[in-house]
Amino acid sequence: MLRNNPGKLKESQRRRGLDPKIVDRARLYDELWRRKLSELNELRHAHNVITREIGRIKDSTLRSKRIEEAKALLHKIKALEDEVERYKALRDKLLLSIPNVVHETVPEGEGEEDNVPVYFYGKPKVWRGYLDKFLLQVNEANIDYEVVERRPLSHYEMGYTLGLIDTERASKVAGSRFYYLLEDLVWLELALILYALDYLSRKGFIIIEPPFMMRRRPYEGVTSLSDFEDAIYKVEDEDLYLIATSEHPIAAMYMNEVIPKGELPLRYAGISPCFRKEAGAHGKDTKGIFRVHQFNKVEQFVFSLPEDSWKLHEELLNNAVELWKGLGIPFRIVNVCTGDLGVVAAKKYDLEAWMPGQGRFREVVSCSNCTDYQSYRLNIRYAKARGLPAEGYVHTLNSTAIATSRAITAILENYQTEDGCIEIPRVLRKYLELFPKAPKEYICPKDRGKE
RNA sequence: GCCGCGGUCGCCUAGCCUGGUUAGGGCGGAGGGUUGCUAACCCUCUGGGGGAAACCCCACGUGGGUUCAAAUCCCACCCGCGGCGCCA
Repeated sequence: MLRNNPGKLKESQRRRGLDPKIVDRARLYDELWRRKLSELNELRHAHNVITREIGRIKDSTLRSKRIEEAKALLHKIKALEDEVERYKALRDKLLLSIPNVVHETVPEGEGEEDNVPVYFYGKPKVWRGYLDKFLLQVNEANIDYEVVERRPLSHYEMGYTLGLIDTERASKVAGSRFYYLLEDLVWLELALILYALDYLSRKGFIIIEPPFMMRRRPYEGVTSLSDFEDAIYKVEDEDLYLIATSEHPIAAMYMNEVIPKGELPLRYAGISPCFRKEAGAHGKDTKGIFRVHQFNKVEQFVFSLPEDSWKLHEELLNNAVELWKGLGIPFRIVNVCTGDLGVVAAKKYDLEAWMPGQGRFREVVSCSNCTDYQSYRLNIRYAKARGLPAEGYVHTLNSTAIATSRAITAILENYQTEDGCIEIPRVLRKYLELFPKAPKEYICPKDRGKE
């Protein structure tokens, strides 16, 4: 890309509001690196020739003369090696700092507020007090909604009323942004996980539980360094990091491998806890379980041929859409703009659920096509058949199916009944039937049974 | 955690003790030849990088070291297997 199509890289940099000159500098270092590498190879060749000769020489004076020659060459080689290494490092540092090339359908913009809504679903319940705020967010789109007079409780008020979320004791034990989830909400979480895995496995996804920790090297392949330092927990005294999502260990699974074309696309449905530092989010969503350091998530992940990835991107979005329609929660899809896209993705959709208690659409799903950004760094390629030379880098895609803490938040805010209970979405009920102590239709405060 | 053994070009394997022609062989795969067709057989290719090409360099788990020269000798680490210890 750097050599064949620098113009495209520059255009992408410009659209992201970054400096296109970085591309030129990278090209310069690449050129220098190549030139010096050729010189180095010539020197090494000369050295190899002498070295081979020494092995054959019997005469000791001639022999020691040759050894001196070889030694002299070694000094030059060492110096040149350092130079080559330096140029390569300079080039790679620049190259790795360049974010993924944005797709042409990504809107230009600076931040969250420039994301473009492309789809609405459901009939949001809007409290009169949030009506102006709501209308602003739907941006003149003609959508059906219902005005309610009573203010819906936020999910943390609801969790507190039900007595099924305990963030106070969690902060005593683990700090802020942790939680104890109890009883019916644990059942609800398990049902959500089973619902997502059931759906995806029927769609041909391979369900998978990955390692919850990984080494630094593979980790740097799947994410940008800035995300890495801000978001990821390290295990003390070990080269191990807690995963921020199962996307990461699944992507790294095929590191340094060549996948036969016939096996692609490979669809995985990962289930794992996710650990995130949430550094730099001070003051945001401090109450409840919307933004936390640890949650469980079912994730869609796909390795594909480059020519198929845009079609698969829509497929992943569609799966998320169907899952959330199934839950009966109103939402919108936004096409995430260049300023909010992140380094790894070429294009990203967010699915934002309507939260009646907050009067806002909030992100519950993020669906990205990372094209060859991860596969290049992880060296994951494809070939016609096993054993044949690789033809190129695969594309990787990922999308949330269901992140439990956010899905529970959405359910707590959207399914409130008049009498202070939570109705359980119908699609989840069959996953609760089996268990005598699991809630069936409603989750109610302990002192007010409803079933 | 300790002790022992091992890791070679997609897979299997030789080479390591005793440093020195080009890491040899088998399997699998791709292309071609022969053939009425298939099988068998024969030839070429089958790790990464630089180069328009000829060609050259790098690669024997990873990283260092010794040496003119390391798959081979030394050190550290990683992974696997076996034994001991510990343990949900």
